[in-house]
Amino acid sequence: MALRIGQLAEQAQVKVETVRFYERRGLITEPERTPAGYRQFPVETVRRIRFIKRAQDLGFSLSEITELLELRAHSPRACGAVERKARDKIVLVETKIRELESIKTALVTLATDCAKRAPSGECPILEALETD
Amino acid sequence: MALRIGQLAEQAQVKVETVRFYERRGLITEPERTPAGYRQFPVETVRRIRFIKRAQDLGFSLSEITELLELRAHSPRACGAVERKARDKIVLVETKIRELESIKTALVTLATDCAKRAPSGECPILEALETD
DNA sequence: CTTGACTCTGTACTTGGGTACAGGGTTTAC
DNA sequence: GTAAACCCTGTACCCAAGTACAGAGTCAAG
Repeated sequence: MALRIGQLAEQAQVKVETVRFYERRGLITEPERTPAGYRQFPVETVRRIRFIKRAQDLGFSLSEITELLELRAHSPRACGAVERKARDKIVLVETKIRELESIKTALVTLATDCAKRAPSGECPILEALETD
Repeated sequence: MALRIGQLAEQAQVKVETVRFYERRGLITEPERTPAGYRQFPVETVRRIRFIKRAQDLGFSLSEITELLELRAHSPRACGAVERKARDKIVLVETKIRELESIKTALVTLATDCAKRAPSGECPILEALETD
């Protein structure tokens, strides 16, 4: 039933070093050891690492994921707090999207001006970056 | 006419350490020195640092900015190459925006489910993160 | 009984863009 | 003439999320 670190890593789709790193960071609890010192992970750890990876894909940092895991540990009905964290994250994501949209607009303007230039002219991108 | 590092930093709106950092990175050329070893920057350096800062705001990394500056140094008509870099960057920005949009959709779904839950139920966000 | 695959600890390195000292020297204003 | 404010170099540190490596021990197959 118990998994060695290599088996866990394979099943959870991460590297062995990542598992040890997560253990150091406290994201997974310290496992039992064999007499020789080999880690013996319970199978649930696979789910826990998958949880971490999915939360990362949603833009949560490892510190935020630690909080999420603690919420779950302290109460199975911590839903309100979790929802609040999700909504906070939505606001951040929206802000980031807006910033990127305006970056994109600026880049498109510059590239378009550039394409329209007189064949012998100066580069409007470099000029645009140089002036206020 | 020449500026000391503190004056340059003030006019370019960066910190003194940042100027020295840019010099180490080769983003600005090494300035003359006074007999005592103080840097004497030509006034154009203010424009150069502003260029760097604006390009950063547009999402270019310092290595990319180095390339842009080199293009300008090698030819005042490097416009085609610059436009190509800008268009590459647009593609990257668009990809990032799409990724964030799908993250946002996932988060909104989770938070909405959470708000709709039965008062005594489990947290759908945590459940969703735990299952495939 | 040895070879190869696995595991252990501990430490250092990576990338990016700086920031923060420590321990000096210089210049300027009063 | 002295104190504040500036400048110098060199080094180390910060964040995040790992990755890499050295040098050692363990385990299973043939």
